[in-house]
Amino acid sequence: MSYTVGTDAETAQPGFEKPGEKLALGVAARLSRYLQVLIQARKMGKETISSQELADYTHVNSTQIRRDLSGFGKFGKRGVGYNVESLVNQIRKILHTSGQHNIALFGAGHLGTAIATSDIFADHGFRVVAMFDVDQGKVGERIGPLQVRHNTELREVIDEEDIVVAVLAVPSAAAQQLADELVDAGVKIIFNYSDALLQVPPEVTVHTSSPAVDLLYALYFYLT
Amino acid sequence: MSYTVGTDAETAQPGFEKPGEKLALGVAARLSRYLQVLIQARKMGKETISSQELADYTHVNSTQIRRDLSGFGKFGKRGVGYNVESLVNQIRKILHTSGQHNIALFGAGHLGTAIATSDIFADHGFRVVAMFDVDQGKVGERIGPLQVRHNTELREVIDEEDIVVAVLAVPSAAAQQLADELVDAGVKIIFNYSDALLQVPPEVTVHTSSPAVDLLYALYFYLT
DNA sequence: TAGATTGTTAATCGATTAACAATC
DNA sequence: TAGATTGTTAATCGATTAACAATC
Repeated sequence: MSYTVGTDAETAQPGFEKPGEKLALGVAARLSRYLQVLIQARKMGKETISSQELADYTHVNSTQIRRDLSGFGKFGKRGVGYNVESLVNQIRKILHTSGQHNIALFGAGHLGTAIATSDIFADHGFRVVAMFDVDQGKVGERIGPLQVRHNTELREVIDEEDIVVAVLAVPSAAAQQLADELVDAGVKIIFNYSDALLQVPPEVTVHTSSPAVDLLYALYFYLT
Repeated sequence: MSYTVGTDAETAQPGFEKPGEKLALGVAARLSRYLQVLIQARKMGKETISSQELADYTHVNSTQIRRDLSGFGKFGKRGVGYNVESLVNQIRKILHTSGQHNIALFGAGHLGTAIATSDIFADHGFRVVAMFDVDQGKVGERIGPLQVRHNTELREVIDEEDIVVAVLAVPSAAAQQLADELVDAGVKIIFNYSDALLQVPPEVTVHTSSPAVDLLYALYFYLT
């Protein structure tokens, strides 16, 4: 849909990615999944991992994994596998996500609280720096390391903390209006936990979490 | 990875799916996503929807959508689009998920409570019929329409209610042991909200929810 | 009719897989 | 050496896209 601006947009050599060139959608998605497994494997004290083990956890074919990785360099050791720690760093470099990213969380209900007190985002370099709610009864409350603020402060915080990502754990009915305010405040990525179909301008990406979709899919292959 | 047992496993005619034949992985995944948007569109009172509108919400190319659907019949009306209600039913038929499916939910913390009180599963024909926790302080508590039971009752409930799907909203440290018990009790699909890497036999499917992976992916395309 | 949108074709590109030499 | 696993090739299959006739 969108292309690299300027430099180096000629056809890429097959099987070899030029630095500075945008990855294919599929490759980027798969690398993100490898990263998740690697980070968890590292947590468990694993030092090396084979393409086959990665395949078992990600449901991606092991040849595909080796192929994806070998496009960027020879990261593995034959007969041994990949060093977990170094592969984490390599993939982070490829995905340009080595740094920390600040995110804002909306909704201090059960879901918002669950997100704020878990480390699912922190493990991947995302830091929840602010939490908002519209309920004055919740504003000021401390949840994990954060103090709940009122939505009216959102623009200020987004500017100050340089926030690009917003996570929405609010009721469906409130989601579109909040999305409009966020777009207006300069947020570029909205992670939507409600089931609302959000309308946003083309430069903003909405990702809607749909556990039921994943379940339907898994169930289909169980039923057939 | 697995194939249809018995009947009708010859090569499929391109662009035409024989009933009783297993869908390609990609088609099944995409149909599930169309379904989610359709169900939400129906909720909003929309009667027809075009392939272009579906494309905007699912990020799947509109030609691809028309192609996917036309493989099963002529569901649309030229110049008008697809009837939302009838397309929901058609896709449900194709995915064999027209009926109700019972699921069991584990963990009565913030996340478990959020899931139990939301309708994200109910809208798609999944009914949470039981909720479990290991904390005796929570057992007996009423959450939404459910009363929390102790994990020791899981086998009994799974047998009685014919449960194939378990949703895990428990701490990572507890996930593997619980997964083992569930596999033993006959559960076939485990939806894992913890970040643990679960080991299960090949006949069981684990789906691990990874919001951070989705964020990393979205962020990559924002950063480049 | 005029406008919109489906259904379908054809051409291209990326994903998948088996196989195996290279090498740790 | 023997065993394991990577890196890479080649062949096949499915996804993507543009284009457009059919038709509501």
